[in-house]
Amino acid sequence: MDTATAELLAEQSSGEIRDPAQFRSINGAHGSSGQDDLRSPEGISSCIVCPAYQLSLCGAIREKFAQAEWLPGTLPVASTVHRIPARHTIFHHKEWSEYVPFICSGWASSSITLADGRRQTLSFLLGGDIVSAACLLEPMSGRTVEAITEVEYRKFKRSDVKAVLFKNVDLMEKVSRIWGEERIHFDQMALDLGRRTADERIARLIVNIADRLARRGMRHGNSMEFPLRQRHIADATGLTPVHVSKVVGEFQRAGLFEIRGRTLTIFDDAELRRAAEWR
Amino acid sequence: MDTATAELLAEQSSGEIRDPAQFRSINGAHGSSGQDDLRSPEGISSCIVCPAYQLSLCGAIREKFAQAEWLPGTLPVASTVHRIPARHTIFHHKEWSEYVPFICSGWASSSITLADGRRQTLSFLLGGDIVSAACLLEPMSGRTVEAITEVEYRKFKRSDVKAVLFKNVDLMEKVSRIWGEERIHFDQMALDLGRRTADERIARLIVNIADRLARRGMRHGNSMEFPLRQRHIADATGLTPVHVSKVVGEFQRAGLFEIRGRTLTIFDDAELRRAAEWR
DNA sequence: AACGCCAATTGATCTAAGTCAATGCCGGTA
DNA sequence: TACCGGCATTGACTTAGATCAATTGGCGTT
Repeated sequence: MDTATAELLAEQSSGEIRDPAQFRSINGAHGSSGQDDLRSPEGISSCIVCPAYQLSLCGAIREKFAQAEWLPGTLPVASTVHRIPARHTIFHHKEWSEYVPFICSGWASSSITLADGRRQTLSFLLGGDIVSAACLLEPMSGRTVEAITEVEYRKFKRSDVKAVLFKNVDLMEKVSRIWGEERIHFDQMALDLGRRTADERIARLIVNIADRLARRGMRHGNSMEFPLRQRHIADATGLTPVHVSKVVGEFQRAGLFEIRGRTLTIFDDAELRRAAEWR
Repeated sequence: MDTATAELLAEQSSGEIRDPAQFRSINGAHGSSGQDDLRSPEGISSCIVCPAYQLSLCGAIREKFAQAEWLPGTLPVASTVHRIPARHTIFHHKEWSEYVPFICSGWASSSITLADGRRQTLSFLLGGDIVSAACLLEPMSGRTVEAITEVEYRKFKRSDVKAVLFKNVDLMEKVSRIWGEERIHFDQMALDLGRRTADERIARLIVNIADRLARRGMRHGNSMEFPLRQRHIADATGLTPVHVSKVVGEFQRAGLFEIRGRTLTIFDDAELRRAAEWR
């Protein structure tokens, strides 16, 4: 075990969560080489696993980086996969102003928090996701991105991303599509938080996640990975953990699904979707 | 009075609100003329009044339309100012897929509604506003834009807007800035709806609107136009009108502000902002 | 195996906001 | 001037969800 990992584990088991200045890279910045490493074993390793490589911008942008004669340094930075342990914060404030993270694998959450601790989670991020289409072009502050499980991510320099997007209309089209979906998602979230009952919100959260996992081929029959603790659900739905517990308990007793350990199994998909739409 | 107006008024007084297929144009589609009418009296008339002409995209895009050799018809469409009476819906579903509205003057709201009538207002639109930066590039459905007061707006063909934006990086930069602000606004809204008390939400709504009006020079000392009925506030804050009434009443009795008719007067700005931040 | 630490569960209250209903108010119309 | 229809106000009561607190359960550590 290398020292950096040891430190992280020590930090983790101490129970205190803070921004780790250290993160460990899978294939560290290997400098120079004008060659893209898309085809090198390390470079592609996690992309093979990345269930969203096709839908994601990540690959497309990296290909453009590779094709064009580009600023030195751009490619190595984009090629490096960073790894951050569960429960740690991804990205410092300073990095946010210059870099954009792309999630490669794992589960993360993006939230904002009030001084008194009230917190609202805005979205859960899975492999292939970006925090927001907006932050590709504009630095976003005041947002916290936390790793729920161990997370792999790349970071791209925003100025380079912008240059690529402005030069490639097709990519920009893709971004606007993502942007539109994001907007729809947010409209729905406002409706959820403002007007839907606790039962609806929770059912909808589960359905949404199940669908996203399905789209990525990460759903195996009725079962799927589900590392969210009840406080994650509470933060996303604007409820308290104890109320989440009560509602989830009822759903489970009604035979809609079961959360056991870190896996979710859906038994009655139709009824769950009905609960998600109404009452 | 022309027949279209008569019809609209009849509809209005009937109390029933539906999409009026008719809208009356200030300077109807005057066809042909390859000349921009930016400087013609009708064309500019409402822009002189438009308090957000500088900040808005509307003028910038119309200038580009005027400069470039463009699709015939683009300019006249963009030059026409449509007028819609209070309480009517702006835009039909079909139009949404092809056109984008730019608000010139008046107050409008953008909302989504559930089949059972639960409704969430996503934003209030003032002169110079667009419904969402996203809908410049992607058609947005499921959204309702309603005129609260009489509203003047232009409509631009989305395909033309996209072409202009993709050709002019500076405009695209402007769009991304608007987009970033929109994102911040939405994050805050989620936090409001998910985690803030009724008092906070209402105080914040008032502060936000006061600030937006101030930025447009539409605030006269402590007083400003405020055409929102309590159900507008309720729909935006996720509350019921009666609870809005109670909270607003308390705020008024506490001497923070007063809503009388269609004007809002702020007496204790500092205290109001304190209420907006906390409790 | 025993311990300790969280996270989840459950039940007993509490409270912010919703619902219902009666009344008052104001602006538009006859 | 009187009437009318929304809208706002106010009070009585209900309820969804929060808060508090005690208990249980799981899991990693010693």
